[in-house]
Amino acid sequence: MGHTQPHGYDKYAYEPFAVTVDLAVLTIRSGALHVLLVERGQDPYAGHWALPGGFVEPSESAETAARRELAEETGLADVTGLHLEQLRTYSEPDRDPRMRVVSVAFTALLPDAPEPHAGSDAARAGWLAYDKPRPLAFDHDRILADAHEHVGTQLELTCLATAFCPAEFTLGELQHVYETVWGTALDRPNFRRKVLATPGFVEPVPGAARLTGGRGKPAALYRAGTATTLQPPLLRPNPEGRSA
Amino acid sequence: MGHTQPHGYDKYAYEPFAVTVDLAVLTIRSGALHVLLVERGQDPYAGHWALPGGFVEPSESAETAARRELAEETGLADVTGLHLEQLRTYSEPDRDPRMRVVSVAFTALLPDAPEPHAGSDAARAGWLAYDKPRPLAFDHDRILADAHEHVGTQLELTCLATAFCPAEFTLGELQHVYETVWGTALDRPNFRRKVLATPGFVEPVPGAARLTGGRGKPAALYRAGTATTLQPPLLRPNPEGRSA
DNA sequence: GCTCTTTATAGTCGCATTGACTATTAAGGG
DNA sequence: CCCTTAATAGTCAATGCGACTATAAAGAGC
Repeated sequence: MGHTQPHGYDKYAYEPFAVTVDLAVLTIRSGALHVLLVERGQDPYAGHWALPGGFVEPSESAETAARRELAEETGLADVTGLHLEQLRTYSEPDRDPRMRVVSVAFTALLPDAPEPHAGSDAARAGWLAYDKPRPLAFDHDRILADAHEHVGTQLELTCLATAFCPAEFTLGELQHVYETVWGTALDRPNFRRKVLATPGFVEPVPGAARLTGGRGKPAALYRAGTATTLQPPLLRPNPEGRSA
Repeated sequence: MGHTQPHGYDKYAYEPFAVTVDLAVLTIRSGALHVLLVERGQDPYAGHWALPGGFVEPSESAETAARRELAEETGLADVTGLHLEQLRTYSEPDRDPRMRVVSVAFTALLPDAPEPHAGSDAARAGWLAYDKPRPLAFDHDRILADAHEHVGTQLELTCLATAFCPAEFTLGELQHVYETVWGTALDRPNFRRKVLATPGFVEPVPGAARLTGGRGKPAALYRAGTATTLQPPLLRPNPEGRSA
């Protein structure tokens, strides 16, 4: 990898780029937002935490590559309820010191958090608390911040919150998703009212109730409904800087 | 990593891609939504209309390339009030029959519509009514539809509508932006009330009024304010399929 | 047993937003 | 001088939602 000039490769009249995917995989563990990170085994940024990701292969779309990389690099294959969504593309010329890399970033939400095992390029892989592990390699701090903001906005507008929950969940657990991602407390009766008043957001599991860890009145169980958008939206209480 | 690459180009351990930008440039002309299109001069899709765009150069980010291509290919350089925003990236392996091309798509909104003049690759360039010119080349029909939906959603959530308007505009013109993009009629007094009740959306131009083409009571003029988000949002009356 | 704590669930009250209206004002056209 | 057209002002009821209070059902501790 010494030279910087292409030689004998004039099939294309354009400059070739490396195209990669980066994944901001979020979940809620022990009541806090966690992100899936891998420890880089080689330079640059050896020893730093980074978002999982890798090169897109010739026959793949970026979406396909994202699923493959997630499986390869962390062993999270065929996770039920994985919600994968394109975030945006990062293409600043100097974002990778080695070469020109354009990266398509994705957000992924997981209901539960099986412990990942490090794959090919990664020294380690694991769930880290969202606030902890900075700075990340490359521009991954920014990507992760963008992903967090995007998920926060999506919670306002869509039924995405169920993607953080297992197949059956209580309304308290659903509320905890909002509180964890937004970092604010919500009024429980009002949250209930809003969720139940939105057709297709959740549907009750007949006759089922769960003891929520022990204490307190057992909560009714719900499943994710068929609706995808929240109309009207469920706006977060603190209306400051949101996406454009 | 797969190595199907031809002749002596092993500088990279990955497959090189062409990276392009595609622009969905929208404006309102004669009261209807128009899109900036170029007629392709060469195969594939010679003679078809396509979104303007082109290859990202080695020293550019996709955003920079988008602005350059817009200027080069259509002569729309330094347009005042151009709002450029990344939409998403299209990376299906077969989206360009010639080769592997990953394209970062942008939406751009223009207040007025200077007539473009065709540039390098384009046989012609011009504003075409949004509904008319299908099918477009490549997967540009889908990109354009995604852009339209995205702009519609942004109108609900942000102050983006002013990007379609000249520096000074009437509330009737602003309302027309919403009606044109959404394809629905809005109640005029209610629209006024909502816009004026949102701090920073518009600010009045003191003592100015415009005869709106002649007939009717002269309308007060407004300028775009400093706010970027609409809180609470301005939801479109027909709540069906929206973005995820 | 009993109370205390915890959590879920039910319901109330008032304000703010919004949809559907009606009314008035100010221009141009015949 | 009345028409039409468009902007602006205002009314009224339904709904949504924030801030509450109240009740129900579980375990913990004694």
